[in-house]
Amino acid sequence: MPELPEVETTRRGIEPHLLGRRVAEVVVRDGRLRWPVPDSLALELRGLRIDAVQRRAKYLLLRAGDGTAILHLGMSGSLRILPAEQDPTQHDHIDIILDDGFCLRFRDPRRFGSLHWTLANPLEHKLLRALGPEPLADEFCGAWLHARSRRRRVAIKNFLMDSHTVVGVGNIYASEALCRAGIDPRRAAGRISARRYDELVACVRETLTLAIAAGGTTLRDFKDSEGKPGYFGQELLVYGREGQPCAHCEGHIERIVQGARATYFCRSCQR
DNA sequence: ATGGGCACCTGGCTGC
DNA sequence: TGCAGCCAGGTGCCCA
Repeated sequence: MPELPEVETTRRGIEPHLLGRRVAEVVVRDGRLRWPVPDSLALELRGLRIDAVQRRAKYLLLRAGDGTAILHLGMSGSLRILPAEQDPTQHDHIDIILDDGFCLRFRDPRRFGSLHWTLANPLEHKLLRALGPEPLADEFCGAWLHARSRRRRVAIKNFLMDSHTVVGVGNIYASEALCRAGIDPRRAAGRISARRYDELVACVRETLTLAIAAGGTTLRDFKDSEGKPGYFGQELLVYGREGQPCAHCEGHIERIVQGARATYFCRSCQR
């Protein structure tokens, strides 16, 4: 479910409910996530005031006391703000109960998500320290992509989804950004010009910015923190549109597989 | 270092 | 209606 726009939509949704609140209790019903949730997390978090709700890549960072909870939604995770007494449903694995009677409820059917606690700088955490630039930050630019891609034979779509290259560009938005940029997703990253990388950066930013403004993409079951769907799905140019006519030319959209993931593109206008 | 493939897990949809 | 098979938005890790 969540790519960067969905995670940012979630962050913006939960932030006003969490800032300044104290954690009354943490209930871990099922800590078997991608990595086991440590028993100590509930004890560490209890009583602390939440001072910031930040995002780095697709990780959400809840700053509390001297530490930080590092949360990832995986493929199917979601967060909602609910009255603490509301009965949990299947896959509602963790509640962070606040001092105002509400709770932050983490649901994740596939359990690919994760929750860590650290007292150190979270940006130096093993999971975060090697990540590339944020796609909406200035460090992410054509020159960066061009320099990093020299001699690389990997397909541009896989290069773009590599978190060392840039974070937050997942399977949907990689296809979308390459379509907007008119670049064939199979093209070797090392054989794309600096000028085309400038265009690609603009298209990545445009795609993500529009998706965030629309509240993310709902394909199957994405819901924001209030339980509402995102509306970017209606604006997807190629993703999930196999066989449909291309919006830019007379061609039609194809589905191929790259690195075991579906890629959608138009052969005639992406070169 | 690079690139490719797999695993983790559950649910929804399709087609027989 | 039942069920097998396929697919899914992430990403760390293992292997050649």
